[in-house]
Amino acid sequence: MAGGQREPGRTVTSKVLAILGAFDAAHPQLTLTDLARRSGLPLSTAHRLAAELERWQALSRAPDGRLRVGLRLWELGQLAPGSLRELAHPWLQELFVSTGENVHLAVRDGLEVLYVDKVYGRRAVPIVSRVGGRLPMHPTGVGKALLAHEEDWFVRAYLARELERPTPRTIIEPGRLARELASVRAQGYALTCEEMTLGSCSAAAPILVDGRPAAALGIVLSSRRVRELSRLVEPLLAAAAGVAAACANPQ
Amino acid sequence: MAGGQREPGRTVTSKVLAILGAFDAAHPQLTLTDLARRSGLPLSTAHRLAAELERWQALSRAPDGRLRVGLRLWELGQLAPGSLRELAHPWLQELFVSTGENVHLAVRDGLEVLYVDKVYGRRAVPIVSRVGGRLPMHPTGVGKALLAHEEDWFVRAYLARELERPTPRTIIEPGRLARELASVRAQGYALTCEEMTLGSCSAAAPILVDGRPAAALGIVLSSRRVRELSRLVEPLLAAAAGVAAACANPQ
DNA sequence: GAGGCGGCTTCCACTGGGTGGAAGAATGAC
DNA sequence: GTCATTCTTCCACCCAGTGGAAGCCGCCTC
Repeated sequence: MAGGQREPGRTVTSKVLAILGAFDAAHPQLTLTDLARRSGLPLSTAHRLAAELERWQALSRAPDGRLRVGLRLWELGQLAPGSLRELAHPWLQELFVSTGENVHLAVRDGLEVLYVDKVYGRRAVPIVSRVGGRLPMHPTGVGKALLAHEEDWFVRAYLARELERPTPRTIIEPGRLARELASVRAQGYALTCEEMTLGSCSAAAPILVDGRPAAALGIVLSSRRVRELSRLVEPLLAAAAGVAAACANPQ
Repeated sequence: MAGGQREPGRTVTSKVLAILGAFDAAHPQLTLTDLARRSGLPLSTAHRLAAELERWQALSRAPDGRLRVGLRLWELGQLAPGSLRELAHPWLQELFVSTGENVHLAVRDGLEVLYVDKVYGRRAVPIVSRVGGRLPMHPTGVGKALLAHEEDWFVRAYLARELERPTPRTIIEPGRLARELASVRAQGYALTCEEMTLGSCSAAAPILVDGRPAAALGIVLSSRRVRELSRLVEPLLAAAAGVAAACANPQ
């Protein structure tokens, strides 16, 4: 009656991970049926595994009964390597206080930037990044700051692909982008204007530890205020240097 | 040769979760042997499962080869219900800017407070809380603010247990603690002085949504500066009210 | 209120992924 | 060199996992 039609070669662990992987920024909560479809598991299997995950609070239920990531996983996530974030936070804070603008910290992961911290005030601003979110490198300030200090082979590999173009102002021509990166490296910071989102522009500086780009610090504002960007470069560079120094010294 | 001595009645999922659960604030990185011992699994089983988790980046390796929670789990954790944190963050920010002190946000989970956000500057201060960390309720400002607005049966149950006493100044006598909670409820905020950590004192206000304590906002300073606490109560209450209003309005 | 529909829960006989002791490899301390 | 500790690999047995099917529940439509 049952059990015969199993998919061979698939571990239970991979199914558990498929369930967890079904959640992402665009799908933070799912019905059981969606969860089964997105994870590629039969409904009854998804049901059984999700129930056990829910019992452990790895998953929890939204008020409407849909499943979402549970508090326990959030807690666990806080144990992930975060020393950079902790060291950098006071500097983000200081930069925010002295400029009043949105400030964020990102690292490279694969071919994308991953935002690891963000400081923002009540002055509402269009959201361009989300802590835990990912964006491609070439249209973002932090991405360009990081890419400009990566090794040649990496940059070549990055440029060799077809690049996304989220707005008409995104630079995707390999030659032009390479020249842009050269100037970012020369001047020590990157500027963008509506390359990721229409309506916002940014400045970003890499945090270099032993010559390697460990992270990047970025500041974002409405593109109506582009002219103010240049005024923000100096405090931005100072904060980036502060974080770099904090990283170099163990204490 | 093998396989016969399995422990029956234990699911694979429970073993995967036991591996994840082996990590906590006191043990953020573990050798494989430690991991096996803490999760109660045979070494070879821990090895096999940990390897699969590592492949998915649910776990990663510290430079010294020990295992720790991976970036992917951190990312997942960011998808956990966090609207409260996001709504509240600008207010934490504002409170930090106007006072320059350490500010944090906590919710109740079970019989403990769970710290969900924290804003701090460069002025180094003794760490009393950690985002993702837990502390008992009765010795902390945020804990008392939350407990004071819980229902009677809950408070009675809380007080009925033997209470931890992290410092000699911690209040653990049920009668005295109950009176303390009554006054916290009456005045709308809680104060502590060296009840959790010698050397620090705090003020905290509950964030009441529909009369239920949804979270608490706390501010911590060195106990040499206790006298300044009273000056901070007003901005603290204003920020708490701001968060409460933001929670009440969907937008 | 009958009928249909979509999503959730339970059931159960078959079977291959999980198992863990043991042996072997790698590393480090003395 | 020896000894101790930790990590990795191996493999034959067998039970936890499996998933199709049937049943259930709430909701909408006619």
